[in-house]
Amino acid sequence: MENEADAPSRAHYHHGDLRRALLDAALELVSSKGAEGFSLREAAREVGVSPAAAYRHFEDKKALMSALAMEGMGRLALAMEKALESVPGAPGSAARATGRLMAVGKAYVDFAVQHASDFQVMFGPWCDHQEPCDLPPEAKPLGRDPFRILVDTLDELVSSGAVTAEARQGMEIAAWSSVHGLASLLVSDALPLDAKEQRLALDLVLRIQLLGMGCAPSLLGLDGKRGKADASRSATLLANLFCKLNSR
Amino acid sequence: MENEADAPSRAHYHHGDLRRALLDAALELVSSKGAEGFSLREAAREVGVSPAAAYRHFEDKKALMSALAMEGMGRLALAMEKALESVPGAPGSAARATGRLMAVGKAYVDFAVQHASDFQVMFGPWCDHQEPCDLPPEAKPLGRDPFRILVDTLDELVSSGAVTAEARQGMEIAAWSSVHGLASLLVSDALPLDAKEQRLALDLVLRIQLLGMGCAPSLLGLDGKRGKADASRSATLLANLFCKLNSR
DNA sequence: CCATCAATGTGAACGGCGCATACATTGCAA
DNA sequence: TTGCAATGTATGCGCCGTTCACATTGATGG
Repeated sequence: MENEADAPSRAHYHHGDLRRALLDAALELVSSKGAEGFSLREAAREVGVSPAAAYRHFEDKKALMSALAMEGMGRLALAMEKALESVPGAPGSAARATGRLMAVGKAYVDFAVQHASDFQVMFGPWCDHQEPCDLPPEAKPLGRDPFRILVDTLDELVSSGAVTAEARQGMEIAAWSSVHGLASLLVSDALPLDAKEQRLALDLVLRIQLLGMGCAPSLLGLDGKRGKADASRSATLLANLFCKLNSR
Repeated sequence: MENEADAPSRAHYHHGDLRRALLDAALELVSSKGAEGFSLREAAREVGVSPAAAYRHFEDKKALMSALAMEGMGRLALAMEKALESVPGAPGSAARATGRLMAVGKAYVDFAVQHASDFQVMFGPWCDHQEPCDLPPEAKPLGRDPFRILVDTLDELVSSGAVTAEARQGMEIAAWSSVHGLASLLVSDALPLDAKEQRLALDLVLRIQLLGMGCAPSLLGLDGKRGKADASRSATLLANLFCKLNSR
């Protein structure tokens, strides 16, 4: 169904790259039917191979899920790198550095929401976070995993002068927690926000983070009229939340 | 194995409260073997009843998990209420209000770490977060779910004067995200911290949060010598993290 | 050029699972 | 007492993960 002439073998036995095909099928199945409902047999069926064949390439189901999770981490890293690239501003400027932190945060949350099942696999009881993640080819040359990207982006805040080196200490944990928490709550539907509300919530979370790091409010557009506008948008967000909370 | 004389029936048929017994067995099994490995049949076996009997009390496995999740939410609410009670300070004072926010945050993270599997069930693909949660008897009179407790605790910050009403807007989302994010990362072992590091990380996250809300640094013990001590502790935390990051 | 062999896929089987259906037992209420 | 709704049992279906013996293949070396 995939390769008929280019693979070394032409018909049945000796699939070109069964491992890859299984991972692709698994990705699609997990995306469409959720992580819980995924079955190794169904992935094998999809690829057109017997269930036992999968065991020539993965020790067990958990190993397949783990490989899937590592590739997910790689795709997340790529999404973050791409988001970083497209941030405007003078290199080395404080405005650009804060913009880049906002961008990686947005990329993280967007990835979680758009690939919710992948995200659950990546942070579920499968993935072993001690192993290196599996970067896609486009992200290979840079060789940064998501956490490394966050660390580097925080360092830029210091070198650009947006925050002091002292205030930066430990911020990988605080920033990661905030953004990961928002992403998790959205994915688990504990915080049922629509796309617009998600954007506002992320803005809020990241601004709190930067303010807490001692970043100048003027860098975040929080003085004058912009500040007032933000406050009223937050109020709208809150009103919606309370409505949902009380209606249950 | 549980009731032999006090239940209305004495021997086999008509278990006293099978629903309760199944939920208790499920809680224990999920705690000991993880949420993924849990099976309805095993819970029935544990209680000493046929597998099909469970379907007289739960529509399907998902319904049982959902009930378990709701009870977990109730236990979390109780833990937060208890943590709130034991915070000292003059009622209405800003110091007490900030202490109470720190306390609920600590209770949240501690619950997640100590009942990791429950926590996964509560925020996994089971629990329907639109339904009211199932409070244990001790928490019934107050009738507050975890989110409500957070909202009320944030309101205390305003009424005590620790933060302005304007700065408070939307903070339920930001505060919940931070704390939930830290809890999730710890539970999924993406952030492998020991107990002491967890405490420091939580302090950091909550302080950032309060600072971002415009809370006076003096309220958080961040001026003078205390500030320096915190900075050096954070540095230790960071050094450990980088060690772990680089060793892989 | 062909024998050999490691790699890779197949088929059948095992026990466990979620769930449905038909049936048995019980307590209660008319 | 009798009938009935509630509650538990027995059995069976199809799917699952996993294993093991066996089949097929492409590459290697005599």
